[in-house]
This record gives sequence, C-alpha cells and structure tokens, in this order.
Amino acid sequence: MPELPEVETIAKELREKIVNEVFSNVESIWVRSFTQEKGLTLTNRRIIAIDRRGKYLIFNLDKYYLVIHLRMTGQLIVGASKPSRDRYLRLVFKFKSGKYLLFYDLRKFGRIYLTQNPENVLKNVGVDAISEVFTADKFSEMLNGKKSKIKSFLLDQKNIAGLGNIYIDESLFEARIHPETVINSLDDGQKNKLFTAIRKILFDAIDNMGTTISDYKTTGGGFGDHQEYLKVYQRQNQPCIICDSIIEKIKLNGRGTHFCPQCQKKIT
DNA sequence: CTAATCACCTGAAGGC
DNA sequence: TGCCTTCAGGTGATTA
Repeated sequence: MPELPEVETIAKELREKIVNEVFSNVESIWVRSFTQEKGLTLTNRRIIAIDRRGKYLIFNLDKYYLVIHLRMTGQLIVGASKPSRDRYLRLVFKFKSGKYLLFYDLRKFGRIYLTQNPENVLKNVGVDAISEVFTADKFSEMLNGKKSKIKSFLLDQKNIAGLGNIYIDESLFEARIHPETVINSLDDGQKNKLFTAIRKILFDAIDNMGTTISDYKTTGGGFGDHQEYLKVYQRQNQPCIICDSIIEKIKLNGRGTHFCPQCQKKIT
C-alpha cells in the first residue's frame, strides 16, 4: 500500500496526535505483526519524536525505538476507544492517557519492531528519496556502471528509499523514460530529468496526502487525493494525456508497469 | 553482480 | 452461483 508520500502523511499526522504519549500496553491479536528484541518492553516508554526513512516510520522513544513498516495493507489509526471486534485489527497499542493506536492489516505483511537500534531493522534501506543528501549528483553517481533496467533499480530500496510501483511509473512518465531502459544507456540529460521528476512527483503526492487505491488511509481514517492525478498508473488502455496514444501495461520484475509507448520510447 | 521465483497473506475481479 | 486463475501499492530469502 503505502509509498513515501503516504508514509510521510501518516508521520505528520502522528506527530500532531501522539508525540509525548506514554505507552501502557500492547495487545497482539496477530502476534507476527509485532516483534520486540529480547528484554525490551514498550510499557512506560514515551514517544519523543517521529521520523521517517523511506517507507519506514521510526518512533524515537525515551528508551528504544519503534520501527514500523506498513507493507501492502497496513493502517495506523489513532482512536479514543478500542473497537470491540474489527476483522483486520492486528495490534492494539494503549497509551496511559487512554488513547489508542490501532494497527490494521488485511494481508498481515506489515511489521512493527521494538529495537535498541533502528539500524538493526533499517540496515538495507538506502538514502531517502526526499532527503537533502539525495541530490542530482548523488543520483548520477549511483547509476554509474549499472546495467539493470531503470525501474528495477528504482524499486530496490537499498538504492533509493521510498519509491514504489505507483510513483516509479509516474516518475518515469514525467521524465519520458521507458521503464525497461538499461541504466548505462541513459545520458546525463535523462538522468537529471529523472531526478527532477522523482522529486516533483513525490512532493506533489505529499501535497495531495498520498494516493488511495484500495487500503491506504490517513490516521483519522481519511483518504488521499493523489489517485485523481495519476497519469499512467492503472491507466492502461486509456489515452495518454499528452499525446493520446494508448497507455500500455507490461510486467517488469513481476510488477504491473504502465507507460506511454509514444512519450516513453524504448531505446534498443 | 543481476535476475527470477517463491514465500508471506487475504480478497477482489475476471473467465468459464 | 461456483470454481479457478490472476492480480494487488512490498520485501526478504533462495536459487540460478
């Protein structure tokens, strides 16, 4: 479900809603959703700050860290009460104030870790796509000598953290680059254009509070708006908004991949 | 190193 | 209606 803009939206809301809350207890309805390192407990820990890296949320506690990945269908909802019996409710975090942080996750892929050191969880997570250290020069340097397809590279979180299937397809369209383009055939102009496109697409999506296709919700249970602005993602068989060609959908790395065959010419 | 495949899960949608 | 297949925004492990 959520990529960087959705997680960023959730992080902002959680900062407003639960910073300074003190955990009272956790109820694990689906135990695999929550793991804690040996000897650590969440009880009495206060939330000092909430950070994000790629698609991960990091709760900085007065001791320890809570690291969260929502994967495909995870949702974090802040509530005043505990629902009696919700089908997809997996974890219930109770605060001493009486508030609740509820973790819903239909497909049960999401994970929440209590750890001494966030790097234990984030060791394979690369530079965040909207951080200041991710620059055009850095991007160009990362692409140097690479032989894989550009979309495969962008999907791999140890390269750049935060991009997923939706925003990669949208960024490649914005930059007019075919998703199967081999990296070492990109020229400097294209690399720069792609860098600019990635940032624009992500910041626009954040402004729209993310994209709700099926499961993504904000912490109050609301939806994002960015699905209204998608130009290629899930627009297969519809006309390109630039040139009227029919948007195609192929499989790349097992993922649905959308592009305009006219605007994003394949270089061979 | 890359690439492909599976595994983890549940549900929706489409074909017959 | 029902059965079967495929697909879904993610990632880690394993195998080639």
